[in-house]
Amino acid sequence: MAPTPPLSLPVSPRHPKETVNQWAYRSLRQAVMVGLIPPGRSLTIRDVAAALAVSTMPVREALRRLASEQALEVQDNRRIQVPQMTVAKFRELCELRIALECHAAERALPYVTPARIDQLTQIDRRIDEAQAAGDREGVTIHNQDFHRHLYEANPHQVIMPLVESVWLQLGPFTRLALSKLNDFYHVDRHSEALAALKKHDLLALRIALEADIRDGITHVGTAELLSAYVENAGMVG
Amino acid sequence: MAPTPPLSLPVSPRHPKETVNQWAYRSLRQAVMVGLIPPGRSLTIRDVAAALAVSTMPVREALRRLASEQALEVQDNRRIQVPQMTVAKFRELCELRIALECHAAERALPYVTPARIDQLTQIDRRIDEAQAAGDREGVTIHNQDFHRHLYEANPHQVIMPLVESVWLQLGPFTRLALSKLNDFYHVDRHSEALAALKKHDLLALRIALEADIRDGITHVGTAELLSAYVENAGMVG
DNA sequence: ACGGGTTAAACGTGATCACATTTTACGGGA
DNA sequence: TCCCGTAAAATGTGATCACGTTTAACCCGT
Repeated sequence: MAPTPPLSLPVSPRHPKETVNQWAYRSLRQAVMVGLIPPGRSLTIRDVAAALAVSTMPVREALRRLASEQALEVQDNRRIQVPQMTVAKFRELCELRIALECHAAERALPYVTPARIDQLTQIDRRIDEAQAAGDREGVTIHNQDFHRHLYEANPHQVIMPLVESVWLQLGPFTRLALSKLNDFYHVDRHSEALAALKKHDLLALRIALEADIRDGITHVGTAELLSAYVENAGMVG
Repeated sequence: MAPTPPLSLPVSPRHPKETVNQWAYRSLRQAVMVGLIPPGRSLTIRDVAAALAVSTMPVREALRRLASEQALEVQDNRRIQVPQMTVAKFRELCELRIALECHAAERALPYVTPARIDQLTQIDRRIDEAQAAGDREGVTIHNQDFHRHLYEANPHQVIMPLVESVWLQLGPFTRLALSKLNDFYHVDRHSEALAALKKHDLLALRIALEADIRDGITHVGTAELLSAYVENAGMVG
């Protein structure tokens, strides 16, 4: 077996006023979210620090934070890796996402203003543009923006951090769903959600959201695709 | 106004094989959970490190982790404190807890065995004993054990970390609910839940759980108690 | 050629130090 | 007496180092 490659991370430019810690966290998070780090690949603090050209300290804090958000997994208190995915776990995460986000939408609905609906419509347009351009990462980002912007209509925000954690756990594997999704015609669930928002129709909103999430995700669980990827990833470590 | 007291933390004994980091995290978490650190009280890394008689490094990692779990709040990138509670936020957390835990129970139900029901019954007995002994902290701990042990029947666990985060955010304020609760006769929702488990009756389980959570929590939200505490705590900082 | 034991490299952890930024305290001017 | 500006103390951040443990490599014996 070939020795593990030296771990190259895409270094996004560091924002001004951003601490090294935040930058390392952001970089690693992004890498995990888009599936750049294969599950089972063991990360060492020193390696990541070298890849980012910083000292070990900010890196280990970033790694630990991601671990506490379930994005990474500390194996036996030694190795750190992206958790392995199983079909059952994937299903659990999918159902959790639906329950959590439907609840978030319900709690946000009373605070949704016409102005926010306009903003959501704009974001939805950006999703379509990215989809048309074949920009999968853009689709993911804008799709998350759409959901986030809906739930954050609620000014007493407590749910989003949990939602983000679930997104992070599903992240490495949703990229697959999107690639599959492009092949099919796919009804625009966001339009349905927007219509429900305009009518303040909670039930219709829940239905649209659940369908949207299932569209983006469940195909993977039912298809042989995930299994293949899971097994493949399992061999990488 | 009196100068802020020098922050004394109850130092639980350090487990063998436990890193300083883990110990600091556990100590701080416990302190937050039982409401020992008043909301608004600003914590400094050096102070906590001094109180625990360790260096600053493990402490800042513990603090950051608690912040990422929403147990603490980094104010303007300088001050760290237990977040202030508002009535609206409290309600959001309560509703979130219900939604999350009912979902967790639903996903766990198919895996609940008679053996586990027995264990749950034993834990429930311990709750009653603590209640009879007036041991509020014991009640809290065993109550959490009960819920955790139910949800963890599901072997593909992804929900508990989120539940723990919500518990942690409610923790500093539930102690009030319990003190109030002792004054009233209070139907044993856990018995109802156990009965529902034995019948594999999902709906009854959800109803019992929701009632249990509301019993333990919502009284605070409706009573003037929380408001009083919130305002009081707001003046502490 | 294969396996086990020894040794060296690698790693996580935690302490200490230096530096930049922020907060606090003090004192002078209106 | 009340601001406000300046200086000193305090704080977070990040780098470096030392130590104990774990992992990996290597060599010798069979």
